[in-house]
Amino acid sequence: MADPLRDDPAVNLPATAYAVLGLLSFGNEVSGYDLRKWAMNMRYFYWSPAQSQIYAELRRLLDKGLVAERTEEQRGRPAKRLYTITEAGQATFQTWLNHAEVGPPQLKHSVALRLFFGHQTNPDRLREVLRNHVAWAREQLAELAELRTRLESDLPYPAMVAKWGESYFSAEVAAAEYAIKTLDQTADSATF
Amino acid sequence: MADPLRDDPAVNLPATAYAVLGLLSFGNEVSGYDLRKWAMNMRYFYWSPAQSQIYAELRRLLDKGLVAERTEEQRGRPAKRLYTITEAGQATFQTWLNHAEVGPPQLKHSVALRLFFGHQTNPDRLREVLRNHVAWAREQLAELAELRTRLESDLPYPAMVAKWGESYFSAEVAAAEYAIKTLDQTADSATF
DNA sequence: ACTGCCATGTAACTAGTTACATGATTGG
DNA sequence: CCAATCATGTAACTAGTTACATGGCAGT
Repeated sequence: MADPLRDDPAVNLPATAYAVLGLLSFGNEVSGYDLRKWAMNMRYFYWSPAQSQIYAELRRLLDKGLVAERTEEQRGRPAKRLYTITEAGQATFQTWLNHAEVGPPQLKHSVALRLFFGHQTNPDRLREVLRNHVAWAREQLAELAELRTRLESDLPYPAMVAKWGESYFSAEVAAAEYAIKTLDQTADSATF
Repeated sequence: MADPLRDDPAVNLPATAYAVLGLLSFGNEVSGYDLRKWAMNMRYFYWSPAQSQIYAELRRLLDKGLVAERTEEQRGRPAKRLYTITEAGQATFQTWLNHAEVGPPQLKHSVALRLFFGHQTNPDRLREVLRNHVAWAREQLAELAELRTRLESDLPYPAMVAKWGESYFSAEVAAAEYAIKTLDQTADSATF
């Protein structure tokens, strides 16, 4: 078979598992709760899994010996479970990074989907949707720029990804604005 | 509740169902097989569901009376099932288009994910991944440009989305190339 | 002769979501 | 005093995937 990794049960984990493993690969001992917040920093280019999913992945990784768990009792709240990556976990993660096939990015663009089916609605609704999208993309852009400056000193690779994200959201703004303009023009020509 | 549509069982369908309904809203009578090919044209901005999923959605939509089925017997192969959208289907689809909340686009960018965890691999591997991504994005760009010229006469909205896609892939090329450059520079500075 | 297209379908599985439950602590 | 944060967990569900099965027909 073209991809032997796919059949290796030690390596063939879901994407979320690798994301979790990757976050742990920075070397910190973190809880599921911490991880969820970390994962939120990745939402710009990788959707954030549900909280319950993160806990589920941690259990799976623990099962496979890719992470180690240490429990810390607390008063008045559930015991904190702190995770660190194991040697095996590091190895698995690196194997994946270095050798696993890299699929194309997957996009589920609900705004573009609406535009695609524009013939079933009216230009005003489309403009509204597009304007909202522009506003949202600008927000993301600002957040990312801020995030990047914080990352730049310590975390060069995440900073590079933040930069990438800025490029992406700029393109979103431009594309949506262009679509609005096109919409306006066709409306104009219709009045003649 | 803020979103009454969410609780309306006639309207709260999965995204794939709306995509299928939307494709049918162009008015053609098509088979599941045809639909799959149509859906592939949307892959640039909306991931293509598995074939089995499309058939499943069609059954669901039939159940709800949003599409009508006509069977055409064939020799030597399974009977062809042809679907058309019903009045109820049109209404449901338009309600969704006009009133359902539009979520943010969801991205699962496996290339950016690799770059994010760059500290666990080596620049050469990253460069390889990035170069592949650039090549792939250029291909998509060419395909989309070609697709758009075909759409422009008859299908203005899909053509607009194709244009959007071109903007997206251009940004991908630029971002990935910029990342490569950054990688090169840090490598240079490391030799000092 | 072989590849790819046509055309559907099912079974088994996995990934992922939503919603709920608990309850102290901290900050405005 | 209220909201947000900390911190986990479970149950029920849905969406979606992979892999397989069938088999004729058209084109190179």
